[in-house]
Amino acid sequence: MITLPSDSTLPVTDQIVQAIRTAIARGQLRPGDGLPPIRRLACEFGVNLNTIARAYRVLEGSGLVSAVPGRGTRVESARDKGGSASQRRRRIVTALDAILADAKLGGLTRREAQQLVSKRLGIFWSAR
Amino acid sequence: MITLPSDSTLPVTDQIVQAIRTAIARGQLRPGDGLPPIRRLACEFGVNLNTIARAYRVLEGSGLVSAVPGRGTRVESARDKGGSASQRRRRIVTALDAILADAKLGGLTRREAQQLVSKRLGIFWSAR
DNA sequence: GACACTGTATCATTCCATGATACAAGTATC
DNA sequence: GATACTTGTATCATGGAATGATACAGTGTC
Repeated sequence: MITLPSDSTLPVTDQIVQAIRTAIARGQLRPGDGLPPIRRLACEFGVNLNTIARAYRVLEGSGLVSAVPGRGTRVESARDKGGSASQRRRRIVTALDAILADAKLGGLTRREAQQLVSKRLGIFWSAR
Repeated sequence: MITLPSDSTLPVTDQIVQAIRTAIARGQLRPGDGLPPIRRLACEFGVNLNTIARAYRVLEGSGLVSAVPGRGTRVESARDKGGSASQRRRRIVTALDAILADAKLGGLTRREAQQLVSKRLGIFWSAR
């Protein structure tokens, strides 16, 4: 269900947050769905349970999931309640520019970049 | 010329690398152009000169710039020589998915996301 | 050669990500 | 309802990475 990019340099906590955010945005995890217990994920990924717990708490801070001891953690919403719209937009633009720079410096043509982007766009805003 | 996103959580070194990569990809810095001396940038950004030096060395590792003591650092190429094409593609897809997830969870519609992306795309692959 | 500029190298320090461990809250089973 | 088991939470320790302080080395100008 949840997998991490094998070669990422990001902190594991952030990778987990990111993976779950992506799954929710894609509709692979929907409101009401339960997330795996922190100990199970910790074992699967070979990290400490705190690392998973922290990731879950970050997600909780955005209002995406809610956790309750004894019951577990489940998806609460598919809307991020953290930060203002303008903050989010700045963040998106900065990150997007970094990617496009990477693509351009890697020799991708405009058409190739466009195709790549619209393919991923279709995955997130598909009809499913 | 070079500015950093004020609210980024990334290590400063990475932010500087990113800012310069973006400037090169956009054509704001072209092969032959000189980069500011590390001490000047360090002062501007309020960080240690080592931080800038490290950023420059990362860029040098990608073949984007070349530094020589006494003379300075200048843009060498607009092609990143680091990593394989497949590695780069995986990296791009992962980062792109993170952004699109962010956008979707933020409530952007497909059309809004498309418009935002094509606007930035135009900046990098414009006619200039 | 003296000086003012450039990047480089080395070591210290600070901070953050992760881990070890104990705690608390809910659920089930008897 | 007592016990055991599951869940998330809190606290402190630790290792490593990011940054800083300082000294060094190469290049140019006079």
